[in-house]
Order: sequence, then structure tokens, then C-alpha cells
Amino acid sequence: MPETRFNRLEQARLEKAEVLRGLGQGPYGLRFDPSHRHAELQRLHADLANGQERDEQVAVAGRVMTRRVMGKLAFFTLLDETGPIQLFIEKATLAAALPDQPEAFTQLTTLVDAGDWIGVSGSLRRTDRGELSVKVSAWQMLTKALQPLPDKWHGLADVEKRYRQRYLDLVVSPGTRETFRRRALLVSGIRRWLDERQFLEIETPVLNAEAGGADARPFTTHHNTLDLPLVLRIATELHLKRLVVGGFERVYELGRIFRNEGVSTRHNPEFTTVEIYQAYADYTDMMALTEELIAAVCQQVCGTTAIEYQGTAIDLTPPWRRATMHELVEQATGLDFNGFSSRGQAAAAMAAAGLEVPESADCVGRLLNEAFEQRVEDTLVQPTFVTDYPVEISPLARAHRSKPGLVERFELFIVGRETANAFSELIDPIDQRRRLEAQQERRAAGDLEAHGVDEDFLHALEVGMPPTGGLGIGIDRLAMLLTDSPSIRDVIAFPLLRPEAAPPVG
RNA sequence: GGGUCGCUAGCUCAGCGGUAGAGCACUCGGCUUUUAACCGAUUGGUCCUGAGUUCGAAUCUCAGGCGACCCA
Repeated sequence: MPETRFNRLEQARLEKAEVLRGLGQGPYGLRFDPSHRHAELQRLHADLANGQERDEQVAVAGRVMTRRVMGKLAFFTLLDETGPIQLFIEKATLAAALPDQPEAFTQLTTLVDAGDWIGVSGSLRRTDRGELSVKVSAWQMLTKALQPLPDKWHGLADVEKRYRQRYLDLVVSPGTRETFRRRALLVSGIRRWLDERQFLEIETPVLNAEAGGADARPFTTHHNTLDLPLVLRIATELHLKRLVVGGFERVYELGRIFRNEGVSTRHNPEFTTVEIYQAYADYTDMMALTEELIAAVCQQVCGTTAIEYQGTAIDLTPPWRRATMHELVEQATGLDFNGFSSRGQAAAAMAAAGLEVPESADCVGRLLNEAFEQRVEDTLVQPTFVTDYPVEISPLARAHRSKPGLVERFELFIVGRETANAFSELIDPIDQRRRLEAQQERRAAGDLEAHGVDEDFLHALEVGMPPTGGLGIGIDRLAMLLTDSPSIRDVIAFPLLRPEAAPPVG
């Protein structure tokens, strides 16, 4: 006996598809013109009273989510992108409307399963229980689904299945649909806000000979005909700065970047950032821009700037708290890093205060950052601009105008997560070369995340870049915040997972 | 990389050494105001994979796979 690849549930649906073929309409329709969607119907007929009908013909389409058949009357719930529409399906109504199809009611109630896409037309009726419904006088199959829907009450609870089969998650989880709707509003809102302020979005290459603009390991790939090793970008920074050199005073790019790093609730190997560069501005301007931009899109997406994230109230109403890294570390640990003149001195003080002192933190600035990460980061729940970073961990930021050893940089923290990073950009090509060469030495010493020296970028700086403020915002983390999502995988439609089946053993 | 937990019917889950179960879904019958419809009947299994212990393994042990969370 030949083994079928369909189980009995699928087989039953295939048999119904055959019946539909026999009826001349088949399991897959061509086109259909819906006159309304759920949201419009609800708005236009809000005044229809319970038990009343309105003789206006409408056509609606969607996926059948639930079926309740009782003899000669049936209720289906049809789901379109904007919401559910109840179908009021009466045998007598269909028989009167379709005198040449006496079996129309039976066909509709037996050949249509939950999960199928159908289109119907009819008039309007609000049921005695108050549900606005389409009283069906004609129907057609648009797509016969072969797979059954998950449990109509519990939905899809298996998180692995929700990520692997996101299409199913979207079908049965209104919350998932809302998350990705909000993410789309967030992205389009950012673009609109920037476009209205004369920022130009210019796309820069994903494939590069050298990874630059961030501390991260890249994905490597290869161009066949050029026989060229290439890496996927880890940031858009160095190309956008070249555009500023070229004379674009306000540029940005919102797009995907790739970092060959671990996967966690806050990290996905490919993620989305927007980087924004504004000539003649500095990091204080970028702070104001960050506040205004995020507050504006939050207002658009959530309808308020006072939101809740995982049970904690977060107020994104500007202005936001500003504090230097030194101040925050001193408040949290009692250690004044301005007073340390050597690594040894700082390390001893940290150890005495009970902080870990990793070998890799080889200078006072890196130790300061360690202390910050160990004791401060998690505590920055409300939006906080942390300013004035050590030069050693900021190779692309301009030296601070008044604080030796520091740079004009801020990072924005919200719910303990780095959400944005900005500088007064380093535009001095001599200083920039020195900084990148120091990075190169770290890389030679084994730091796989250290920057390389991008000679063409240095050449661009020699051509001359105006004083510029630059800003990068993590879109995924912002999306988590605005959708109250605990994991980055909840805001990425198709997060990276290992293939389900182990590869065949050779 | 380490720790904890999970993987059983299409879905949601129970069973934890002695015949593989429930609810929903499916199929059949009934039902003209339901919305987790209801009532009755039937059907449905690679208990993640492999090895071991045992008279006997979904259950215990070991190894592996995939995932979640926490830590690094």
C-alpha cells in the first residue's frame, strides 16, 4: 500500500477540493472584489440596532476562523486584516437568492472548513445578540486550506512553532498581528519624521571588503566572479559619513545589519538600525533629535508617550534624564574614576568595591565601562542619556571639547538596554587614523571585534567632512519597547533558528 | 560555553514502570440567533531520535536533536 504524504485531516480537505472541482468552481478562486473590510463595516453600521437588517449589498472576504452550524442556520466568523466579520448564513435566504443552486447552504456548510479563504456577498443584519453580520446570499471558495487551524481557544502556545511557522502564529494570534502592525508604523513613522525634516535616505552597501563602524564580528561571504572575499556590514556608519563628505548635509539609512554573534532575547544575528547624520550639529543636537523622534513615533504608534513595558511604567515624554558615565558610576559604586591615573589603581579600587576586573579591560577607560555595565546599566529603566565616554571604547567619536580622555558621545538606555548611540563625529583624519591603528593593534592581539583600518574612509576624511552629529537607533529594541515584547524574536517576523531536522548523516 | 525546564493525536494538555488518555478539531447524525454554540456517536499515535536497565519503558539511565528561560 503506497504511503500517502497527507494525514486523514488533509485527506478530508482534499476530498472537499475534489467536490468543489466537480461543482465547477474548484478549490482556488481567481479574483474577488471586497466592498468593505471589518473596520469599515463596523464604522458605517454602528447605528444598526439589534435584530435589525439593512438592505445594502456588501461583499467581504477573509479566512474562516470558526463555524457554528445548527440545522438550517449557521454562523461563520470571517477574519480579514482589520478584524472579524460574522456571517449569518440562513438556508432559506440562500435558497431564495440562488434558486438554481438548491444545495448552496449544504455546500457552504460542508465544503468550507476553518482555515479556508472565502468571499461572500449579502446584506447586513445585526443579530439579536448584537453582532453585526453579513447575511449571506452568495459565496465562493477563494482558497481551500489543506491544513487544519490550531486550537481555536488556546491558539498556538508552542513558542518554537510560533517562530518556525510565523504564518500560523499570525493567523491565530491577534497580538502577534498587532506587534508587526506597530513595528510597521514605527518604521514608517521614523522615515516620515526624518523625511519631513529634509533628511535623505541613501542606501549603502551591505557587501563590503572590510567591516567597520562598530565592534563586532562580521559574517563572511565570497563573490565568485571577482573571486573576492566579502563581509556583510556590521554598521552603516562609514558609508553614511562618506555621503556627508560628499555634501549631503542630512542623510540616514534605515536597514538591516548583520553581526556574527550569539542569539538571545536581546540579540538576533540580523537586526535593523537607523543611522542619522546631520552636518553642523553635535551630540547635544542629536540628543534633542533622539528625544523628539522617539517621543513622536511613540505617540503615533501607542497614542501616548507614557507607556508600560512588562509591567513597568516608562515615561518617554521629553526631556529625558542626562548624566555622565562618571557620575553614574560614582553614584552606584562610590568610585571616582576621574581620580585614577593608572589601570592598576582603578583595578584595585574596583576589586575593593567588589566589582569584577576582567583581564581584557586593559585601561582605565575600559574599567570605567566595566563598572558601568556591572552596576549601572540595569538600573537605567527610565530613558537616560549617558554621556561622555572614554576615548578607548569610542574610536569614531570626537574628543571632548573640555574633558581630556573623553569623547562627545552618548548612549540612550531604556529598561536597562542600550537603545541608541551617538557622537559628535570624529572628523580629524589624523586623529582618526591614530584611533583606528590602535584598534588594529587590538585586533592583531586577538580581539576579533576590533575595528580595522579603512583607508578609503580615512581618505574621505582628508577630503574634508564638516562638523557632524551622528546617531544610531536600534529599531528592534525600540519595537520591543513599543509593543511590550519581552524577546527580540517577538518583533522579528522570522527570527533565526536552527533547522528543525538534523542534516542527513553521510 | 554552563545551568534549569520542555518535546505525547492536527492544536492545547494529562499520564511518570504494567492495555496510550482528555478537551477542541476531523467524520457521521440532530438542531433557525450562535459567538470556546450545544447534544449523541465514531475516528485519529514515529509518546523528538538512538542506545541501555527491566519480564515489561511514554515513564528510569546515558548519548544526541530542537526550543525556552537564566547565567557567562
